[in-house]
Amino acid sequence: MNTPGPDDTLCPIAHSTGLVGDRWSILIVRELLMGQSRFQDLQAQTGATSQMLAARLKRLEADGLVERSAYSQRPLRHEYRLTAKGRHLMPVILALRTWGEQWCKPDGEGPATRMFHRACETELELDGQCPTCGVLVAWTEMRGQPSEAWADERRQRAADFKDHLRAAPGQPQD
Amino acid sequence: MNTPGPDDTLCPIAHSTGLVGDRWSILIVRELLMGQSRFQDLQAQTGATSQMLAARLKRLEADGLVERSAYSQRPLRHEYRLTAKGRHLMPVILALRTWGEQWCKPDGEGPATRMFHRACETELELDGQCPTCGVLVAWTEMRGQPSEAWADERRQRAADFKDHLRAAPGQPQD
DNA sequence: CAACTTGGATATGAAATTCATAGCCTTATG
DNA sequence: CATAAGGCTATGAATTTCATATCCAAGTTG
Repeated sequence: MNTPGPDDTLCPIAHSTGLVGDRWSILIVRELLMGQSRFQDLQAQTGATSQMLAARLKRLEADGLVERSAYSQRPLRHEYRLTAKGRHLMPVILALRTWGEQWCKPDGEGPATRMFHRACETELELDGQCPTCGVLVAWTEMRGQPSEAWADERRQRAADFKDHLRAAPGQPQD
Repeated sequence: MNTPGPDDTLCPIAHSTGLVGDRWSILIVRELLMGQSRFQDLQAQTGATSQMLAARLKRLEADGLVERSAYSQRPLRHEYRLTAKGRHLMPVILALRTWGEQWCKPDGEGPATRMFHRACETELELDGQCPTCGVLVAWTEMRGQPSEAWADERRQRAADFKDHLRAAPGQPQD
């Protein structure tokens, strides 16, 4: 009776949130945009459980945001990549980044990713202004560079996840 | 063990999604940005159940996105408004709008909300470009105008919700 | 002044989602 | 043949969300 639902409405925001209106989907898209493509890497960096990840990837694929392709035929392994539709979520991710940096960080500890204007290689303001050019830069004209600290954190996460895997499957301990 | 969690990370996107990484929060923020402020209006336009709405408003208030104030002392009634922190989610909402319009709409039926450049009153492209000025316009320089169809849909939703209320509380029928 | 309405919620139990943990399958490797 | 890597699926418990009903205080009606 309720739930106007993502489809019975003209509102584009309701449509969008119907597809990516949950924490996991957003984090998965973030990872794919950062260039990760393998199941385990996505799992390690998002912190999703394997079934959450599998379910979300399936839904993202069904919704046309993600494409699955085999990167190895012999043991048949797949990788996940964003489609054009998926890549165009970049502005959403960037907006969440800006807001998170401005309003959710404990103090001024510098952005996790520094963004640069491709045209002049100037580092951009959080809001996308280029101090050199004095314009708001489109996302297609930006280049991102993770800070050392953020890269370290991600490496750490990857390592922890490998350990976590090593601990679980076989025998719990002994 | 898993869940890097919104707080144990430098990633601003994880922080953001920790606060507004769910469908209802986003739709509620959308409504507040559109100027709605009363519980029932929020409920009617988002389609959330009253407890979802109450819970989310409470959380949004605790997180500093929303402020509650009494608009009537006598029967003590409250209204909800975005704080500066909440208002600055506009770019996220606009990005979701753009993406929804470009990738989720059935066909070209015109945007639900038309956006204009305050400076020149030109209608903006979906991506925020101003055809007249040739620049990407910042959200603070925009003005939105709901289409007639979208306004109608919202009026309809409000009316349906009133009916729905009238039907439920007393006796189902007879 | 009893009955009803309005705005803003809370209570309850059922249904759906998510979680932690464990296991499966295929191929390669020792 | 035992083990490992990579990518999932199964299971049952814990948590969240839902639909529906109810509550409460203050006006309004009659």
